Parts: sequence; structure tokens; C-alpha cells
Amino acid sequence: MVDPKLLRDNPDLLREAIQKKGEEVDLDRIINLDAKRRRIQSELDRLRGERNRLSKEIARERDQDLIKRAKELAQKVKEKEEELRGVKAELDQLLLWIPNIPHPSVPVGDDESDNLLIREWGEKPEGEQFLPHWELGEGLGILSFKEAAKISGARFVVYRAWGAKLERALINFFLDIHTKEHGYTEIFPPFLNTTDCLIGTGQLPKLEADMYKVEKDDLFLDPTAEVPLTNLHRDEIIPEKHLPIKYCAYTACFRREAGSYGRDVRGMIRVHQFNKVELVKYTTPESGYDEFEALLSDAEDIVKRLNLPYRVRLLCTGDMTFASAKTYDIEVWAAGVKRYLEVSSVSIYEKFQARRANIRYRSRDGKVDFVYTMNGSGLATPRIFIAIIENYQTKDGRIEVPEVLRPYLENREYIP
RNA sequence: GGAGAGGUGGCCGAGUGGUUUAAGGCGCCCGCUUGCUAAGCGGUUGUCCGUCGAGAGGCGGACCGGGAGUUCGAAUCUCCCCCUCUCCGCCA
Repeated sequence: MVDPKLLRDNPDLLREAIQKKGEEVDLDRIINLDAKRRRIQSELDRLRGERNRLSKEIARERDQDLIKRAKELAQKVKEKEEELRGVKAELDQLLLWIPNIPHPSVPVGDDESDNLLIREWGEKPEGEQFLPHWELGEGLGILSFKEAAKISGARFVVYRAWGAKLERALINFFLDIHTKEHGYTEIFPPFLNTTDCLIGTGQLPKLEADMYKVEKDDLFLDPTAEVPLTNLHRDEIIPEKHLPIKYCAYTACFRREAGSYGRDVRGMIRVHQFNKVELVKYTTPESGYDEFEALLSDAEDIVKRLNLPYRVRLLCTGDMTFASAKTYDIEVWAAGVKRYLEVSSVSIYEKFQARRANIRYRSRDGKVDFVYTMNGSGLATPRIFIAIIENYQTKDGRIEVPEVLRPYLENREYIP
């Protein structure tokens, strides 16, 4: 959520943000409602004050006239309360639809074509001999899309034999580096989240169509570990000395991918369930952007160690998500499909999520303020798996195991 | 799934309709005192909304798991929901 004070102090800033992000929000309606809310609040406070004073008088002497006046006042209070409740409910709902304000360093643009290339790393393997992962994976018996369809339908994958081991190796490798070398605390959270959690991180109400919901229990399968990790400290005031808090977690991630029916239908570039290790930080506002750059480099470090060519792009205002103030994408080159694949999205939310989830900190001088939150994939496996098998395929049709993964794969140089 | 107990400030804990302005204790912070790893004495100590103020802060209101209700008045009474604990049942 944006700072609601901006509705009166600087509505143009909000208007501009909504426009840059290509959202549609009736801001004037919200501004009017906010003014209405404050007016009703003031009246109600005055009425309640009067009622309280009267009640104290009645406690001292039971005067029938006083009680009669108090009754009338109580009726008025009740009416105002009802009025306030209605306005507040509507306002709170609408506030959830105002997007975050992009950071000034973010390029203004409409779509992917306006994203800014920040850097490129590594040598791209190119040539006709590189097979796409679906041919390679099915051929080697390490992936099966046919079997997955039997179990769950389209856009799922079964990892088999060395494929399953490679998947598990990746998850363990990611977690080991982040916990042992980058200083993150490992969390293994639940995979189901309450509605409040998803409102807190900003997936709801806007992205409900993209999520798997367990209707009976009113719970959502997590679309990313960002959700549980950021909600770990919901409704808390964290002492400043505990900051920054750095968490990493493996979870399976579930996305309905509504509205992407024609895209990436072959293979596992886009699937409904995938594995991901997520990094989340809570910081002070002052250190936020430094920690954000550090988080990006923690994610990049993994790609480098796997020796996968990649590039980093800064997303333009039109391509970044609703809740984000600034987002970098890390994309690896996959030689078989001959394109870059997004393997990590690193975003800073400033106070946007903290306001929604009510996560604050107490500074050393006693002031209470919202924390900054940020997160990034570190990394998502299916596309890393794709890049590894496609880029590391050998002439004799096997996969060379990247050196850093060998300890996780029985020290083999090749699979199968 | 069934039965019972409970949820009060950073923490412990009192509080069954009206000086509760949430007792008391611990902790924290500040000051004083003391011949010193400590103790004693005194004081301070929440969050949110509104409003006034340049600011420090003042004033008003709300907040005792969440929500609705009864009442002139609710931490306290009623209803619904959530969570925790104990026992039973089922179960990886």
C-alpha cells in the first residue's frame, strides 16, 4: 500500500505512478472517500467524547434526564459508527488497488522492449547441435511430460532418475551457498497461506486469477516463498538491532498462468508447479537500496558458479509488477531453445508490503516506522535445469555436470 | 472430528458492568546514591486515527485474539470466527 497521506499531500505523485505502471485506478474517488472518512471520524470522535463525559456523570448520580440525553447521544454515535464502517471498508478495499510508486531510477516504458540492459556475463554457446530440453530430457529419460500429463494435465513435469537427482542437487546447492556464504537464515515454511498473507505481499486482490486456492479452507498455495517469508513478521515491531533480517527458503511454487495459454507450451519453460529458492530481506529504509543491490549480486553469484551465460535487465515501469518499486531480472542463455530465460526477478517494495502486512521496526532513538522489504529468486529451478542440460550437452548425447554440482551428484562428471 | 481450558502492554500477571486514567512485578531508558562483575532509591516507559502546531509537543478518540451485539457506560455480559494448550478418536 502507498502512504495514504499522499492522497491529500501529493496526489499527483500517485496519479503519475498509476499512469506509468499502466494501471487503471479511479484516484479521485479514493481521494474523496478519504476526505469523507476523516470528516466522519472527527464528528464521531466528538460525539464519543461527549457520550463518555455524560456516562461518567451518570456514574456519580443517576439522573433520569441525563440518561435520556445519553441515550439520544448513543443513538447518534451508533449511526456515525455505521457510516464510518461503510466508508472505511470501501476505502480500504480501493487502497489495495493503488500500485507502488516506481523508483526514480526506473526507466519509463510500456513493455519488455523498454527494459534496460544492465550487464551481460559469459560466453553464449550457439549452434544447431544444441537440442531443446524436451527432446534431450525425454531422450535421456530424465524428464517426462507425458507422464506428468497423466498425473496432473498440461504444464507439469516429472523428473526421473538423474533428472530427479539433478533437481534436488540444485535446490541443495542454492540453499548451501546462501546460508553458508551469503548469511541467510534457512526457513522451511508451510506451502499454504491465508488470504491476509497474500494481501500483505500484494498478490491479492489483483492477481487472484493466477493462484491456486483451496476453497474449503480459504487457503492459497504459495506462488512464491516470498509470501510466507515476508509474512513471518506480520504485525510486528522489530528492534532495529535485528535488522537486516535475511531469509532463504525452498518451496514448491504454484501458478495457474492464467492468460498465457498460447505461450511456451512445449517443455517446462512455463509450468504450473516449480521449485524455487527465494531470498527475502527486511531492512531499514536507509540501507534498503544497498541491501537490494547486494541481494541481486547474491542471486547472480549462483548463476556465475554454474557458469551459465546471463544478462541482467532493469525492468521499465510498464513491465514491473504492481507492488514493486524497482525490479531487476536475471536471464540465462539456454542454447537449445536459443533464447534468454528469466530465472530470477529481484524486487524492492520499499514500505509497500510493510504497510499492507503491518511490519515495522523501532529505531535506536525509539521511532517506529515501516521496514523496507525486498526479495529475489535465488534461483528458480526449471529454467536453470533447462539451461544446464541444454548448454552442457555433449556430442555423445550426455550432460556434463557443472563442477560445483558434482559433490551433490555422487561426484559424477556426466549424467546419465 | 468430540470434550474441556485459555488468549490482557516488550514479558509475567491481576482484573465478573461505572475513580481502570489497565493494579503489581520483571525488563528497558533516564537521574541520584554507594569502595567497585552487584545492590538501593526516584522517575519514565505502547500503538493507531483525527486535529492544532515550524517543531518539541498539546488536545480529542480508539485499541485487552478478530468481528458483530446488549447497555447511558464493556477487558468484564451475549453471539460468530480465529488461534494456543490438555484429553479422546483418526492418521504419515
